[in-house]
Amino acid sequence: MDVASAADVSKSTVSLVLQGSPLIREETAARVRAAANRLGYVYNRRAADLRRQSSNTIGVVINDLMNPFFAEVLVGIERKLVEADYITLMAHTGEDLELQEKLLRSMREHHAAGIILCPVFGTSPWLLKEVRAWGIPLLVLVRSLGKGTYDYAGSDNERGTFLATQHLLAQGHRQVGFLGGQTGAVFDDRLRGYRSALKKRRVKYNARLVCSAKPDRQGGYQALLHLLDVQPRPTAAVCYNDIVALGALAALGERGIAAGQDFAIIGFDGVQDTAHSNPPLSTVDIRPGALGESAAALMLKRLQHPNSGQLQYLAEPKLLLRQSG
Amino acid sequence: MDVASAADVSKSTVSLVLQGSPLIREETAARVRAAANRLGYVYNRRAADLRRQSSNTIGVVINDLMNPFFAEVLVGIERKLVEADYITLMAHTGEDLELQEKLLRSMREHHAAGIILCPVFGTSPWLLKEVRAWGIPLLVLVRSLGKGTYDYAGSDNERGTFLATQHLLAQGHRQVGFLGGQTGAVFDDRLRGYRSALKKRRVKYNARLVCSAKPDRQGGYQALLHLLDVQPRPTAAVCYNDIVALGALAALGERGIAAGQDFAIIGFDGVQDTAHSNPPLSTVDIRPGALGESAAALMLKRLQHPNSGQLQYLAEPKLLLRQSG
DNA sequence: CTGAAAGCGCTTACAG
DNA sequence: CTGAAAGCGCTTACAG
Repeated sequence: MDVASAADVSKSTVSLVLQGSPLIREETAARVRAAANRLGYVYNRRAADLRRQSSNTIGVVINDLMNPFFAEVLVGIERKLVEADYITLMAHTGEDLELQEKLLRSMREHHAAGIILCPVFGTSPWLLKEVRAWGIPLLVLVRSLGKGTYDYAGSDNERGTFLATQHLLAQGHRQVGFLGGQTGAVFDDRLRGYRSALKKRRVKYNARLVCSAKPDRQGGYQALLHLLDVQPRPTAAVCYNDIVALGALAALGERGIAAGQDFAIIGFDGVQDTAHSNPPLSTVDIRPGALGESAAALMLKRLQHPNSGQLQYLAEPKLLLRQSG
Repeated sequence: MDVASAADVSKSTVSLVLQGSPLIREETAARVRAAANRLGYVYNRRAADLRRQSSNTIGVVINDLMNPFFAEVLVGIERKLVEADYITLMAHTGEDLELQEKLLRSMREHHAAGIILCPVFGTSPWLLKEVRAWGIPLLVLVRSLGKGTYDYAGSDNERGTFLATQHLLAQGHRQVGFLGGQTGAVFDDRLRGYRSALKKRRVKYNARLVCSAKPDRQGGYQALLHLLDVQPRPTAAVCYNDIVALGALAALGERGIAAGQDFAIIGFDGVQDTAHSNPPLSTVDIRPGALGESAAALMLKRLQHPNSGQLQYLAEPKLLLRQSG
């Protein structure tokens, strides 16, 4: 540390000054700070972290950033983390199981203080156990996996689709489809919400009305086309998520069907794009940005209290009605 | 290093084995590896980096992840980086100048080996100089700033809007608007392309036809509404980027104007969303994912050759015609 | 082919 | 109030 000799003190003193310790006389501190500035000293956080066995890096592993929902969640996480003087080690799995493992291991080597993970479809709960065995706090995002007791941030999926379906039913629709998604707890829960709304209104569940598809625009597009072939022809659909709904809107447009008038569509997530789609999309809003911030907040809390019980955030879904339904 | 004693060798030997050095006899190496496995040894990359003064972390600073263009670019960058065994330190500025400075400094403290930056509007070229003075390689993404000689990855903006405008003109449109964007080199270049296509066809440039607005869906929506008030009424518009175009589509829908038939719209970027918008959007495709990968590749190259001349990637724009124009 | 020693840039008891 | 020393987990000359 050149600063030490320049200020004519020991390394220890410099370190103490930089940490703002009150132990050092103000005069000395000032001299040190001046020297540090003059020499363009830059703090080496890695060395410090190594010595004190700490880290202010959080790993965030996302499966699909192409989905604006996750982009908004990520932004929320990152914002909160930066606020707390943490920094984000970000990685994208693209639904690739092997890659996910590699990425997780890499984050470990890099000494992430914690990991926020939205697991790839088909992730073994065993993997989560392993990560925790590493001794690094894990928060599962959105896609809950088995009934582990890990920290979790997501939304009340069943309630969300329940609200959407209920609304459609109240509008008088009787042939209501369910579009997109294919597997995983999120899908199961959202489908369950749909079914329970049906049941409550005593509308019979019809499996042909649920059109499974990849949870993206393309999937939504195709799913809606399928749905249109069902007889009697459905008049509404609730969607697995917003991008599926957006894809469905495209399909309706192509068929010359006016969304909102001739056919009602409701999405799920409350992604910003929905405010200015054609037409503006009704959706179940779970506030993706806030979800991200909450996830980060939970992780921060966990870091503070490594041994407290399971932490959880469940976004309360709100029906956001616009043109499409 | 417990592994050393467990395998009954010195730390040096362990280190060498882990690096796959051929110096160590296979028998010894095997013993060391076995011990490492047994003890669940995990390599401490930070310690290694500290010692050898290296880093395999790249900082990526993005201004607006809400724009799917940047999400796709980021995914491209990250993929390429991971492939090369680097890891991504990601940060989001949200167009906040102060935050951008803080983030950059933070990446420095964390010893990023390089920084890929899409600068906030209004960033002083001086900031870029400073980062380079830090001795950390900088690659500017998309938004070129002044005529510094920094490494750069972006697209040929002027040519892109030229192609789009030319196409619209060839279709017979004479009142062609330019929608969205408000400042910066990207805006200037794209507007210039528009103007030069006009000029080539000897169509008079009309300032009332360029409707500046924030480069997002909302901005596009409003810009199109403005454009519709111009007399004689325009019949087409080229947009600053895809999300502006998507917003414009929403406005057209609201007014009951059929995009592609009654009014032509062309976007810019080639974001995936455009394939399934309502209607599918014609756009100037600059392949965001490939752009991201190229940016990362350039950074990797720079790290290899710190002193080679300026590195640059300029995406070749391709007109991608779909329903909307 | 392997080990002992020094050192990366910090922090933190421990003395004084 | 300040300094000397040890140590975080590695790597890398340097010996042998």
